[in-house]
Amino acid sequence: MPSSPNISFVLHDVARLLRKRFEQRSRASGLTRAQWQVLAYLSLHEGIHQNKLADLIEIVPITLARLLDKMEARGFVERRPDPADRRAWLLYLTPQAHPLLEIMRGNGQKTRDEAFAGLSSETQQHLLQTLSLIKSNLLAACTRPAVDREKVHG
Amino acid sequence: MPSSPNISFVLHDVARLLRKRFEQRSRASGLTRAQWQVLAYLSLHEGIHQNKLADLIEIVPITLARLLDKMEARGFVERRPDPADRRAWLLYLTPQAHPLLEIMRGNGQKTRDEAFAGLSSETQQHLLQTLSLIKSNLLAACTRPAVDREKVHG
DNA sequence: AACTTTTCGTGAGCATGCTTATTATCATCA
DNA sequence: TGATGATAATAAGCATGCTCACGAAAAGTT
Repeated sequence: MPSSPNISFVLHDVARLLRKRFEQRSRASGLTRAQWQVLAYLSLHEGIHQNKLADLIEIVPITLARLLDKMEARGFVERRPDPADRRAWLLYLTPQAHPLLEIMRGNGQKTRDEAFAGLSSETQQHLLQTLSLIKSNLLAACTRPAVDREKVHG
Repeated sequence: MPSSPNISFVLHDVARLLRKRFEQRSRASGLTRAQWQVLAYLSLHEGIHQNKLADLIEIVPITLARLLDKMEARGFVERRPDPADRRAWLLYLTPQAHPLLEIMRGNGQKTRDEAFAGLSSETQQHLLQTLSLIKSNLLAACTRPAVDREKVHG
């Protein structure tokens, strides 16, 4: 399996390298990739609840809660009590976060430019379509039980 | 950035979902994805040093060392002293590991079948080529310094 | 109104990746 | 041979993902 150039393996490699390159660029600004991601989504949904934001980012709420702890301590986000629900917080960016967003978008663009150099726009379009189809295949698959019983028993 | 169907984001999603589906299948057998990966690579390179195996898997040696600790404790791999180098170990699978390899290969195949359902073999070929090109772009990029100074200062 | 169920946020603890530092050993070279 | 530098494995500690569990509050039901 590792010997043949398996699509799944190359896919993982590409995802990992994209992350790595993005982190190389972002290190100078002192935020991690996960924290950037929170800022990016939050900038589009200020006033959101933690659970909803976690859903958008597709991480579990506790993971987001701990990211927010750090980012709040560093003054990039703000948790305000929800007047309509005493269990919940409303999330906002602080003013200090905005310049970082610009830097982040630039880093993302530069990373993509490097990654997709030499690919025609048709190829990029086709890639996006193919990946989207695979994603929906997998989303459907993940809701089905993973029955391995035939294999395990014999 | 998160709002538009950005190729990078979809790519991450697909990689994550492939992992997730594979882990759903593998849970029954009690090994994690990372441990499966070690078994798979090791099965092709028995007698290898830890550093070399870590290179193949593309993880840092300490990460592999801790995976091996667990797998050795569970009786799936064996560390034998290298007679030629008292610092090093030679890694071997135990007999109990072999049936797991078969199950793992089956799980991988089933996961890929689900993921790539509805894709023609030309499309799959094309996808593999495109991803390989992106990977080599990124490998090259990662060796270059990530100069963000223009952006940061101006 | 009282009971049950659901939801929001979080604590505890594990897995796996990383960086940095340490120890033991090997390899090289003067 | 003896000093110096490289290399194998590991330790310590952080980041980020997860599951499971729990308390507080809201929402739904009877």
